[in-house]
Amino acid sequence: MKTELCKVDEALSILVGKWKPIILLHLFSEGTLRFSELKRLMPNITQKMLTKQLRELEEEDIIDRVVYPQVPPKVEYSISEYGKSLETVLNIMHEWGSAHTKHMHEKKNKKILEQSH
Amino acid sequence: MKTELCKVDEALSILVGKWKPIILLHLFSEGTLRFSELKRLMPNITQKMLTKQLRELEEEDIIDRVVYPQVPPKVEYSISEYGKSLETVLNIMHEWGSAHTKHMHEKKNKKILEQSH
DNA sequence: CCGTATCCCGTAAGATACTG
DNA sequence: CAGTATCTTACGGGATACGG
Repeated sequence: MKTELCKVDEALSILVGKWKPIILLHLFSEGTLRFSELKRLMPNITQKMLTKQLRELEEEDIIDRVVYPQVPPKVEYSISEYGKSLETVLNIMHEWGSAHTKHMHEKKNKKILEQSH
Repeated sequence: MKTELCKVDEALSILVGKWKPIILLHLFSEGTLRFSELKRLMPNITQKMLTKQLRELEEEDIIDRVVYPQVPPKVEYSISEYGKSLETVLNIMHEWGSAHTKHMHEKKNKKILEQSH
């Protein structure tokens, strides 16, 4: 990995966005979900944001979007074949994130312990 | 990886910041660098931003900061022992990022080719 | 049901100047 | 040399209302 050609930012740019990791996680675990189902799984997201994040993931070929031409509308989202290559990355990040949470928690406790003397 | 306990965001929060990946990359490849050396390696970063990003990485225990009490001042930065656990994550992200750049590039070419017919 | 269109706000990040 | 301090700008994200 040479500093002149750092592609970490490229991966980051796909993943950043307040709701993207959780959206991907839901799609990885559920397979296929309708817009309304995703919305229900994330009560705090607004329709605008959900639409935006999904469009951006679609733009990067990570997810597939299938529109059923009917009334009322039905739109299904799923991880694309190519998008599945992201699973390893997400897993590694999740594992490191978990370990880091633990690390910082222990550090905090140690500090409190020291102060009690 | 359960959706209720997504820690991907935790890892992301450490890495986001316009200059953090490149700073880490330099420190991983060079070992130890002074503030001014880092600045020289990243001509476009302002002193304020460099300081801020370094402080945030230090706060998360990723890097060590050593101040030599002398005039003129000398401050050295390096990846902490704990911070080395990030290398795997960065490598995976870098590899996926490279592959993704290639993927999107090929997709673009394919599109242009189709339009020429 | 699955979106857009507006308006608004907080914060990341840049420019610039100053200091022990 | 290695930082602060101050001011300004850009943009992600939220609230709300409307539309096919």
